Amino acid sequence: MARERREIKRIESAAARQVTFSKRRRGLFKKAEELSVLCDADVALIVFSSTGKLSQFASSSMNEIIDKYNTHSKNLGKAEQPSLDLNLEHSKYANLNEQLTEASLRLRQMRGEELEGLSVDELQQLEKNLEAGLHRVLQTKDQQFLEQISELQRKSSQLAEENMQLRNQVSQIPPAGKQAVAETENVIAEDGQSSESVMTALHSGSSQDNDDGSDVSLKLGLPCVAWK
Amino acid sequence: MARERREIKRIESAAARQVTFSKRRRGLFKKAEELSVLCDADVALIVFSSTGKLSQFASSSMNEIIDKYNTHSKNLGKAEQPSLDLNLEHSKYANLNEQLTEASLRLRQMRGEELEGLSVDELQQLEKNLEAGLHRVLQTKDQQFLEQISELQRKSSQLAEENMQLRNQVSQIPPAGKQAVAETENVIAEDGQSSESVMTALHSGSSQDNDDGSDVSLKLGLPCVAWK
DNA sequence: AACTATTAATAATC
DNA sequence: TGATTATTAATAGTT
Repeated sequence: MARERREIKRIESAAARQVTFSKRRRGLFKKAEELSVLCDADVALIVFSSTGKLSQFASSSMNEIIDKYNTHSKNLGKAEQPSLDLNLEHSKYANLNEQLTEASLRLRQMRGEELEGLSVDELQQLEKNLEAGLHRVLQTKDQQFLEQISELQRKSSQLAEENMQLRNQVSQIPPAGKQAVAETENVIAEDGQSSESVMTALHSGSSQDNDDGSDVSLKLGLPCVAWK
Repeated sequence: MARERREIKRIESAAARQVTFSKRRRGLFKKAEELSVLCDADVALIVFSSTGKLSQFASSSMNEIIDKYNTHSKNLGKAEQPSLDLNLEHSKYANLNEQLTEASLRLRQMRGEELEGLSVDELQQLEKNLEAGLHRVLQTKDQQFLEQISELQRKSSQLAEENMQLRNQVSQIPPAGKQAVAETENVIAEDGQSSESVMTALHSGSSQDNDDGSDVSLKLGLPCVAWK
């Protein structure tokens, strides 16, 4: 319908494309309207130019036709985009909302809030997550605790051994007179001092531990909240 | 374009109308496709015949184009419900997405991941949150540790006391063989090296520090830094 | 549907 | 863009 036949493929020249677009768009809309009038058809035509500009024609109401189209598509089991899209969007939205609510709750729980409704398993999981996040701090801290305990155990063993030794010595003492017994009682009365000596004994092995160990014990002391 | 020009008005004859509809519809769809191809336009064409039969063409996806149309319509301030709703849904959706992304990132960071981009302040805040969130867990754990330590201390004190008692008994033993004396002196010598501070600290902590406890965990954590 | 005389659309050009 | 025009494409009426 023109000086030359034009191959139906994208027009590379933006200017030529724009010109052709204007002409053909007008013709298309005219044909659309004619069809709707001549044949009593309901026609909707939506055109977006390559620049994004919208042109539209609807023999009745665009929304009405689109609704009708959606209904038709649904009934035919076709992939009706509007309704399907809306459904998808909705489910996505709902899903996102769920995820966000969940994430927010988890964050609050990681901050120690809203732990009431959690099951034991959930609490364990939460603890696990928190522990993973604070892993390095906990490792260091636990290490200190364990070292402290280990040292105390070592000293205890040492004392127990010494004690055993002394006990053997005592058992070898020839039956003593009353004086001896009295002295023994005195010793008991002086318990306060004896405990200090024990302390000293405990320390003997930890002269080096003082640098880091002393702090540890101090720190250890603080948690005593539970002791109440 | 024909033997005669046809006036553009509804064709009364159903048969003639149907024939014209078929011919013109084909032409219209062809033109629509040509426009979309030649001019890189997005075209959607929906036609309902007078008998209610649906024909459609969409250069891309019908739903996509309709969504686009709705969005456009909204932007123009038209009172189209679909597009307005869609836009609102979209912004809500985008907003939700942002929030979820944010929450997810925070959760990952609380698990110790993706900490690279955080500023010092942010890291400190994160640490603070983690510590607060793990407070109860730490308290419980610390409590157990302290109970172990306390028990060990108790036993140590008991052993030390017993030790002192035995030592006193030994000291009252009439001069025995060299072996016995030597062993005793050895024990004493070790005691001298032990430091009192550890024991004292442990002891004071068990009696006075009970009330605090909360700060303990923090203090304990600090020494870790120095170790590295 | 196919044919074809006509009209309508439009590509190239201004 | 709009107008012009040479051509092609669409299609009304007919078969």
